[in-house]
Amino acid sequence: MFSVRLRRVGPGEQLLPRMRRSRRIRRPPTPLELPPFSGGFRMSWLRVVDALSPAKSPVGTRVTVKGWVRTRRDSKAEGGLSFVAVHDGTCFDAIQAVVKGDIPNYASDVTKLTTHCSVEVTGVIAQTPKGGNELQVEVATGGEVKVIGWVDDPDQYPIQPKQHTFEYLREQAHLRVRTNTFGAVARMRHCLSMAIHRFYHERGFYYVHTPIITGSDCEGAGNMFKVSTLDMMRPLPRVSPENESAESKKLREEFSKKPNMPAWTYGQVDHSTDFFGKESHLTVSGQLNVETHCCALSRVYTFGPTFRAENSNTSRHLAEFWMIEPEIAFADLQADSELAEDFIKFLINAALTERADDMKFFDERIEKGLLTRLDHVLKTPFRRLPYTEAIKILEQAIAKGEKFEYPVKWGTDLQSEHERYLTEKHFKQPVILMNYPKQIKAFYMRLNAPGTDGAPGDTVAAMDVLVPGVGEIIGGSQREERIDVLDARITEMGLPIKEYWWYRDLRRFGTVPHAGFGLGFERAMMFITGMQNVRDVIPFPRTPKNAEF
RNA sequence: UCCCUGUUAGCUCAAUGGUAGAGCGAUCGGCUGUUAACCGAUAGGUUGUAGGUUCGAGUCCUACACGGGGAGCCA
Repeated sequence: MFSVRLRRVGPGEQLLPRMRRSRRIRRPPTPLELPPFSGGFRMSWLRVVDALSPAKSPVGTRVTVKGWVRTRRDSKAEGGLSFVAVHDGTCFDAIQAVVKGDIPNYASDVTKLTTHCSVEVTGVIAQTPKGGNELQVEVATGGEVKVIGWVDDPDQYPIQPKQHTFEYLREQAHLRVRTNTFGAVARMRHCLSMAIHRFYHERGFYYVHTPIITGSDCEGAGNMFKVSTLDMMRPLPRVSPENESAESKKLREEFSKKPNMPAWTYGQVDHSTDFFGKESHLTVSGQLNVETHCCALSRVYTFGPTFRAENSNTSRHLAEFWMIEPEIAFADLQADSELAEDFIKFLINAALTERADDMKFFDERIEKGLLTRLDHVLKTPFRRLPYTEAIKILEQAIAKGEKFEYPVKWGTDLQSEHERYLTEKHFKQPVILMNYPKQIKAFYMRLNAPGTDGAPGDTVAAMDVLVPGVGEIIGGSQREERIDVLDARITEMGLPIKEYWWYRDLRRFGTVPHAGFGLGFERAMMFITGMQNVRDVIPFPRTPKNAEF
């Protein structure tokens, strides 16, 4: 564990390794294991996660940790001592600092510490008297507790050392990450994000950055947020040519020349004067764009924010959420569903192996039996089921006395209650529903051969992955690669075919069967952590009437 | 957007139309190698906002705002 520091070499300067400054009997462990090409960035103190690791910090090691106070308990024994739990977010646990009363600032500082004061603690790693391998840091003569930042008024600090409701903490979104639950959620978001990139990278997928601003209104998934630099707030003449006076025409033309002024034609904003020269929106999906790269790079994926302007108030919907959209060339729906299943299982495995501490907490405090449930999901193949079969199962359930609010009928979309019945009651495992009636699905989904699954009507190669507790977590399909069939679908659905010129080009020039899906990242978070509300698995949730923070 | 439901101390919740309370947290003190610590005391309130009914409204009525659950839409 010989540690050197490489510096940038100036003119005439020699590159020399510099010895660590500290030469104690027991050398402190390397604070961070740094990869090659590391430069000046180095931290001289230890992360709590390393201080708690017997391998990195054996008993007797002198360490410095920096973090925030979670709790403080005092004792009068041995002439006074305090137990200060210090956490720095690097792992679920805090390390307990046992501070003896003989350090100089004990009475003045240590006994006044309250929740979330920031501190720098230097002491010696020791075993706790009770817990088996549990480590703590003992601060006695020679050790130090330096207060970096006080909590001015502990009574005013919104995060008290007690249970808070998630609803309350949502209003304190800037502070809630300091709690056990939201710290764990934040680490899980990171863990799963990295796992997503690793999963695709290892399988030869290329990461594509699809645009966030889109000029096409043809992505076909819900209401969109408008992007504009025009100042819609100022009063403007709204006229149509028939009744426009010479005076108002002049006024309108003058207005149009001012910066950020919307011009109006026929009572509507003329977007040719807008920043992009046309009406533009925030993306609702990267799929159409990522298909272009799929049809050149074979295996691609996007992972980015997505925006839906639905007035949707449920525990599973956000106006701004993150979505992963892989797209594979030369693939059909079966391959697509296998990718989806592998992907979800990979994420579960990553969570269980990389964040065992946080997952243990979710299992104990958020959803009892979470680990058992996920283990079951890992070990069981997903149930694949044609839509037509699902309808039959639901009809049989009704015949047996199951009560649904909405009727079950081939050709209509399944309601939430139907999906929940299938995945939570009937199969009790993730279910992949495939081959939906074409009239309830998007134009780009591939038309199946007549009579597929014995369906009474036309179906498309679409799939939804349903999981217990969350519902639809993935929506995907094989894409229509036949230009004539695609054109017919676009026309049939009354969509503006001209707008799809570049999408259609993919079918005109060397078309290939291809398929893909979209996984809602926050829904995956809910599924894997057991958190009940999508607003609690994203740092700053954006929902109707709420864009605070 | 629709249906249901809620809004009282810093937080979580009580309070027949008749004097606004508890637990936790905070502060102070006591006890203790503590760890959801424990014991005692103290402070803390224009009952979401605006109207209305009533001798009297936290409580009943209306509107609005915001939160939660469900539905639709979807990931």
